[in-house]
This record gives sequence, structure tokens and C-alpha cells, in this order.
Amino acid sequence: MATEQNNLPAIIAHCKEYGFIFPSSEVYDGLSAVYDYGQWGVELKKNIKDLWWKSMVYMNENIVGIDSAIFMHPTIWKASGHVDNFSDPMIDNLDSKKRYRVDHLIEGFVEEMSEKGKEILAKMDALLAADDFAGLKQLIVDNQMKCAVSGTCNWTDVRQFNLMFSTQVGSVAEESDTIYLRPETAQGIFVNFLNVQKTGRMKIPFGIAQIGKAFRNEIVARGFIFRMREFEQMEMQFFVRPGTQKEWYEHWKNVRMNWHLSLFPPLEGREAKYRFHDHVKLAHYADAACDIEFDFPMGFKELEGIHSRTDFDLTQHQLYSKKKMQYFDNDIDEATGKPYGNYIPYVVETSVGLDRTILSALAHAYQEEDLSTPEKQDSRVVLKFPIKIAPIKLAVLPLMKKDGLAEIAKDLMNECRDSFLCFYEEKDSIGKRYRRMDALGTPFCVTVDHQTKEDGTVTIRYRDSMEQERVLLSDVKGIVLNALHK
RNA sequence: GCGGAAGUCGUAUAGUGGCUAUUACCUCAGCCUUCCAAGCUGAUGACGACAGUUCGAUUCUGUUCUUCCGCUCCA
Repeated sequence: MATEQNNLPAIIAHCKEYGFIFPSSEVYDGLSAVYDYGQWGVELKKNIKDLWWKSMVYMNENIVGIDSAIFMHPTIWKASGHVDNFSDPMIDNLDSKKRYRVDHLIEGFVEEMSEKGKEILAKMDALLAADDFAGLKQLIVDNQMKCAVSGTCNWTDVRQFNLMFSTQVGSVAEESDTIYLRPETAQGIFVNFLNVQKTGRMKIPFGIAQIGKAFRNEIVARGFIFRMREFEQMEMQFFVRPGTQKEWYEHWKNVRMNWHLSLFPPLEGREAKYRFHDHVKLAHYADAACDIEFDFPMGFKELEGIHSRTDFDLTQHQLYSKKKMQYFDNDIDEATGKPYGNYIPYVVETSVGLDRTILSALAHAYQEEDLSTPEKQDSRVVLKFPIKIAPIKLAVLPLMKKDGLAEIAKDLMNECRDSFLCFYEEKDSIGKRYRRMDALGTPFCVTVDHQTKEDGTVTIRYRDSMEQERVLLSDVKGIVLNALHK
């Protein structure tokens, strides 16, 4: 359980005030559950993306990346099951305010019936197939199906909630021209499975990684950037020989958990911020699934999903596209002494929400520290980002504008700027500038003073400890690079 | 989508059916100072939006948008 208070409102305000994340279209009152990344948020996002990409693609010779289009052939979403599963007719009870999936309500109703039940189910299937919502409501009312909570038959009309955004391609608005914005990035990998396997001469087991936007028309989108209508996923589909999926599933569970832990190691004396949550009820495509959950300000919530998707997706695409999705495995099966031969690979998926990872980083890093002494009340807000994801790595601050200190500082900026993002500031007192950098999460500040002109040293000040030490001006770039690559 | 609550400068706040809408921090310009939010002078900037009632609405009413809390949903 989270023992700290929910500081999400403070984080949201901080993100806006310091240029990390703004409500989208704010001058027009905003757009529900859509946010824009500002000048520092975009750096944070980019750094996290790079870390993930490096750990998945660069560190594994059998994993390559792609970037597939957001627009895809409409049949893909029929094959994947999204057209059917994403658009269930729903009905609300007006007294209890409970919402039901119509098919669940009716199936629950007929559960204890025999002959009459089958009759009703047959009717329901026919009505569902015909998209006859009025008929479905009539069926519910005629049979006096009651809400389990309120016990009444006071129902709204049957409504359909399609969680996929649609748009038109081409000038003629016929149904065949309706395409969907992808609700997940995975299908872009599955439909390119053979392209990548063949052109990359990939041998199983191998993986395809992708970072990209996906869109879901959520009925309820809440929790700042936790659940947005437009969001970004970082995911990898790992293709394996059937029968080995279990061990690969366990392998990726561990690898992915360790990635999160390496980014945010557990603080001493504190409970772990991450945990696994195994799915008991599995989705239609999976034979094993779990979430990596993070202790967000609003409690433990899903950050990443690890799913063993079997051969469901590739089989479906083979069925709908009428193209073979199989792989020829030359390795020798010890049981038979012959090659494994043709098969449709099984898939283990790791899929992490980029925006959620950003929120987890913010939640982890955001701290209000009391620095009061007996003489003076004082406090600071500091973002303790790991150096690798900090938007600005180094702030260069001349103690004052005069006496040529600014020139030395600017020379240092020019030396460092092609290696990492630097920030230059000469306004206000040095203490104020340090605190401003704390609020942005900048790990290092160096101050150029008069002594610099004499002996070529500067003060380096550390964000987390607030300690300062004297180092050679010529060493500064190396110190930052060293910390960055540790 | 349902129920509840709330929207005042960038942030946090005060207040009002009627005078130039309060204060602090922030931001900007200048002076002074120079190693952890110093000081002085000045400046920018807000009643979420649209209607209605009214001589007059930021204030009352309605609608709408957005946010938060709870439900619901979560392939």
C-alpha cells in the first residue's frame, strides 16, 4: 500500500509550471484526456524511449526494430478480434447505475433455464448479428431481466461503444473506405513478420520492436497521462518455437522487471515500487499473461504487460489474408532427429506504456524537501531523475555577468552541447538558479567565478546532495559523460 | 457514461450584484549583490466559455467545456 499521500495534483501542477506537460489545446479549454509534452517533457520522453530501444534492440542481436504506419488495412482489425471485441453493445440500469454488456446480461439471465433459455440465446445471437439494438432491449424487457444490484428493469437503450477511432480514406465515404486508427501497435509487427524475417534473415527465436502511437476512444480516460486517448507504446513481439513459449515468457518477465528496477532501484528501507500481477482471466489470444504494476500516486496500476499470445495473431492473419505465415525451422529436433520444419511461431509480447513510464518517472522523482534550519524556513522541489533520463544534464552558470565570466561559461557550453543538453543562465542569484535547476531535475550545475580565471577550476554542484566541490573546468564534460554512461 | 465537488493572473489564494478585482510567489526590465529561494524600483498577467435575469453579472440561474473524487470499463 502507498503510505505517502496522493501527490498527483502537485505533480500535475509542477509539470505544467515547469514546461513538462500541458493540457492539449488549453487556450480552447482543453481536450479531454489529451496532453501535450512541453520543452522538457519531450526530452524526458525521448530519453526514456532511447533507453528502452537500446536495451531491446542494441543489446539483443536477435531483435530488430520497425516503425509501422498508424493507418492499416481494415481487415487487420477483423482478424485481430478488435472489431468484435472493441464494440460490445452495452446497457445501463438507471436505478443502480450499473453498466452491463448486453450479451453478459442475457447469458447470466438464462443460465439456470433449460429449453426457454436456448430459445432466448438464439434470439440474442440473431439480434446481435443484425446489430438490432432496439430488438435487444425489447428482448431484455419482455423477459423482465433484472439488474442484480437494484433488482429493477429500468434500463437505458442499448448503446454501442466502439473503442476504435475511425476515419475516412479517399473521397467517397463508403464503408469500404472506413479505416481505424490502430488501437495497439502490435498488429503492425505481426503483418510485417515475414517481411522482417526474410529480409533480415532472422532465425527463430527473434524479436521485432516498435515504439509508436496508438489510439483508444476510452469511455473514461483519467489519471493525467495514465490513460489517454492518444498514447504511445513501446513493445516487442518475440517469435518462438511452439512449446518453448513458457520459458520465454518467464525470461521476458524477468528481463522487463529488471529494466524498470535498473531505472528506479528500490530505495533503502522502502517497499518496492514494482510488482507482478498475474492475470487469472486470460484474453482470447493468450495462454499466459501478467502485468508489471507500479505504485503510482493513485495506487498500484499496470505499467507493462507481458503476454504469451500463442500463434493466435499470425494464425488469424493467415486466415484472413490467405497468405502463409509460417517459418521453416532447420534446427534438428532431438526427439525425431529431423528438422522442426514448418510451423507458425508462437509469440511472447512485452508492451509498456511510454506515457505511463513517464508518469512513473515523475512520481518517483518528484520530491518536496524541507531544508529549514533553526534560523530560516526553506524548502525545495526537486525532480530526482536518473541522469540518463534527466532532460537537462548540465547547467552552466556564471557567478555574475561581468568580468568575462560569461565568456568562459559560454565556451564550456559550446564544448558540451554536441554531447548532451546544456542550459545556460546568468540571471538572478546563484542560489535561485540552483533551485530552478532542481525543479527541472538537472543533475549537475557548474558555476564559473573569478577563481576560474586564475586556476581554471569551477564549482560543481550536485542536485541530490546539494554538495559542491571544486573541479577543473577542463574535466567538466568528462564528469558528466562519465556519469551518463555509468 | 452515471453520481458528487470544483473552475479567479504561470502557481497558490482573497473578495464583491456597481470605483482601476486582493495578496504572495513566479516571470520580465533596471539597480545593487554574489556560491543555495536576499534587497530596492518598476512592469506584464486572471474571474473557463456561451446564454438568461438585471439599469448593471466575476458574483444569481441555465447550458457547455475542463479537472478532481467515487462507480463503471480496461483486448
